Amino acid sequence: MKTERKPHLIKKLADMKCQRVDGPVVPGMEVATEAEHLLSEPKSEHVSVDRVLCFGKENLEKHLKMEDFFSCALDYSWRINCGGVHGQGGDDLKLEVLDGLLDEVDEVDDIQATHDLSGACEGFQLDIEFPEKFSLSDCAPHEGSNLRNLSSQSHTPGFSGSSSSAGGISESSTTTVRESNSNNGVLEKMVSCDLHHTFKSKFGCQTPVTDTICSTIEHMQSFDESDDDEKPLVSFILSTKSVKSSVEMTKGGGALLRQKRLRKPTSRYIEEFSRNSTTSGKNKRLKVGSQGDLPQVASEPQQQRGCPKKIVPKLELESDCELSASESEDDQKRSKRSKMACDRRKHQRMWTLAEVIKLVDGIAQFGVGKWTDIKRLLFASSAYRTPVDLRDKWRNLLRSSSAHKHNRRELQCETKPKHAVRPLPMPVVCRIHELATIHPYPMARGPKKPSDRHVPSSKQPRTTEVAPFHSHGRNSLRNKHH
DNA sequence: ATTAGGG
DNA sequence: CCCTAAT
Repeated sequence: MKTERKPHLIKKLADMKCQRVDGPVVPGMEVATEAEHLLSEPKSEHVSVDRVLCFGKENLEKHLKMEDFFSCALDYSWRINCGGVHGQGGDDLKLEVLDGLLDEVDEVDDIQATHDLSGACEGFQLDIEFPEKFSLSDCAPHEGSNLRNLSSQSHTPGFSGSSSSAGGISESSTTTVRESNSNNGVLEKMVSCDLHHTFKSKFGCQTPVTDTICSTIEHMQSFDESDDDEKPLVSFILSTKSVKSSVEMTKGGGALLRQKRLRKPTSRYIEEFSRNSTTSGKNKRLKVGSQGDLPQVASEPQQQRGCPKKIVPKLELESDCELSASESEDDQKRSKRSKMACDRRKHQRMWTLAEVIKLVDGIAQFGVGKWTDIKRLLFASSAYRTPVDLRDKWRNLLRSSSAHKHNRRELQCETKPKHAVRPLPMPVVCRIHELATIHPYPMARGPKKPSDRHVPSSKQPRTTEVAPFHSHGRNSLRNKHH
């Protein structure tokens, strides 16, 4: 993997550069000033900024501040794409959240389209000025359910998946970075140029870019697990997205005017969108995949969702998209690419505690087979989470809950240092258990084997609301003999 | 169109 | 999560 990554990057970068060659490269003074400003004053002073800057400093001393700045920006991008350079849970979590948020974009599509990107861009500038207010001013057609559960949903420590996979991912990420580091001579040069140019020509607000991202992430983190409060997040997404779109525009459109660049992206965006929906009208999820286009460079060489690691965030997906985006020159190629790579896999969204609870609630109300109902009533606000997802989640919950019961006292000794795979609060687990016993869930029964010895009376007690009978006799006679 | 089950 | 088979 390592070896593959490097060439990848270089190639991409080279591509980018090529496309950009024709354009005039005018390092404006304003830019320099702003960049300097940013550097000297880590306004958002979030870890991210700090680290990024530090990272750049190490190898860029000999370069101008400008280059520093852009390199940093790139690095930052990488961080986002690669799933975090740092192995700490915090960062991972952050990234996950970011991913999730980006994911959300698809839900906001209409809105965004309606409002036009120009609006979004302005909004994103505003964000910088009033980061604390989310400045929905421009791009928030949503009723203000602003900071609703912000705090009510205590940061869930992360779910079973996140904790265990954190290590793996961070590891690979680190590797990646190190490599890019060694190649800095080349990469940096190109990157600086390209980014520099891109930003320069695209935005009048280069500085804000980084800044925005930082603050955005910051906020995202705060929102973190909030589940149906996607609305407030929208604004950030929009702002971030607008940036991305614009950048991509630069690549593809090339000769577009500066002034209209803010709006033009829309067309391309729409194009992408429509193409997508046409191609995969059936799969709503896919929409996300092709839309999520990050201007940054990615390194992950595709991992396939079947990957053992539980967390296989959209890094890949984004990288794919990015790839296709950079090659936007040949439509053929691109469409093929996007079709091929971008198409499948929906982003992996972490299940929040709230969601789990809701799910359990729903199951309690409607019964175990009624995924669509549950989805409609309890997850209406979340476009992701298809009924199937709900079912899957339930399945997992069952498994984990049974594991809880089983491991409870037995395997405590084997708890490895980072084996905190159990963020599920007791009450929830209990409920799951109840439901599990109440509802006959065929598949879970097999491997679970709690029914072997003593489970005679568990079903009968509360069959009132759970509607134990389904049209499909799947439950009762589930013999798997194809 | 939904659901179950497997990967 | 994604895909396929069965309803």
